[in-house]
Amino acid sequence: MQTTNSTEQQIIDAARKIFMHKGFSGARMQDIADEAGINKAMLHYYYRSKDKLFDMVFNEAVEKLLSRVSAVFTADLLLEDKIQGVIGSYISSIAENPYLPLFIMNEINQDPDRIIDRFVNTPSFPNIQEFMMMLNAEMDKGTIRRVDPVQLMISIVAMCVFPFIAKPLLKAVFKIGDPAFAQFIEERKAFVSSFVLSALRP
Amino acid sequence: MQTTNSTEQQIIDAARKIFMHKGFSGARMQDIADEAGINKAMLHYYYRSKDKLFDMVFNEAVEKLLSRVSAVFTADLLLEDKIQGVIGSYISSIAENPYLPLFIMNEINQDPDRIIDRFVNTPSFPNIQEFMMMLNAEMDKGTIRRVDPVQLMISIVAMCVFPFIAKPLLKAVFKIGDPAFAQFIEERKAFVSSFVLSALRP
DNA sequence: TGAGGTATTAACCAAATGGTTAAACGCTTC
DNA sequence: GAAGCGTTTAACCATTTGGTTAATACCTCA
Repeated sequence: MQTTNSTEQQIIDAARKIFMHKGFSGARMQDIADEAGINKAMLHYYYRSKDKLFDMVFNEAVEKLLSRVSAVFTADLLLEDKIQGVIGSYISSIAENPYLPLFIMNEINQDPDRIIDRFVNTPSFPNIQEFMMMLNAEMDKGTIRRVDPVQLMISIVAMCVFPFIAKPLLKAVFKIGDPAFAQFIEERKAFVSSFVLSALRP
Repeated sequence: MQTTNSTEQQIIDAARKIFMHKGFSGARMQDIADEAGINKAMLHYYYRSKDKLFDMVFNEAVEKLLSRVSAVFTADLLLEDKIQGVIGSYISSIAENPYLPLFIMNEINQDPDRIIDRFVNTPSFPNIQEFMMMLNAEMDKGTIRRVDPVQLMISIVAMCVFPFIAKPLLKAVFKIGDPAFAQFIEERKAFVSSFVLSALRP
């Protein structure tokens, strides 16, 4: 059924946009209806409540974010190439959904317990073990400096994600506009890769 | 007047707590009144509206955050000692106000324009120039590797701040509790310092 | 064509929420 | 002790907001 799918999809798209920008409590059902160009009652016709609609958007977002974090941690090539490639594609993929990280962080903080169940069952849960074992192997071989793998992983994600979370702040502090920021992000791929690899030199 | 000051202060403290945890739209005036242990009408007696009360809390928070970011960027010692000392104290000071960064990021994203005016007039606006010149001087001397100073600064802040923004996520992903997280933060001071300095080796 | 189901809407409702008001309380001062 | 003042409260108000309902438009299929 075309019409049904279309309307359902329009609602999800609108809900994603509004929830991402305003958060759960800041989002109004009327805003979502307007954004989707439909009547407010339709939201309740397809998705029973604001909570249900939010869950739909939120789960999708978590899934997306986790699969991206997974990509960073999953490694089966040479460390150097892997880090380089993975950081680049990670930054690129967030650039396509710049509001995703802040949205997730924020909503998780609102209600930390809600997320935990979700995580255990998520298929794309990051494979941390594999990446840590790879790091340990390289450290044993002496090809990279010995560091705490967890601290390292979090640092990599931090350097990739933070610019998007802090975008308006950074634009103000460094007095740059949107084009310059986009260029900054593009350059950041190479910077983070080389920064991390430099830090790992024995 | 003791009572006045006390009540006023109670309100501010309560408002800070509620706004920080729930954000502007998620916070209820009744919540703040309850937290302060007073009648809701008192909030309007001392501060005219929710917006006014929020501004009070928000400005204070911005001031606090900026002065801390400033501390990172202000440098007048040897680079190595400076970086080490500053990262440590920066992480410590955020640890005392772990909700501050996410709160600021989030509210700025809600209404980016509001912050810009605020920034220009803030006395504790970070002295970026000084730090950048210092970095450039060291690069010219060849004591550190040549990197983009802006990318570097943002990376340092990212590594310090991100763990607090992502705390519930990290706790879930790495399956750690509050004590382990506190230890992680404590260890992070040394890690980030040594990571940055290692990355800057020529 | 029209019966039957689905999609859509306008109007409505109850609860929550920011904000107001008028009365009461308590303290100081004469 | 009561006049005068700032403080505090309970009750109230108007608007917003999530959610419902009953009627209507639309679409398919016999």
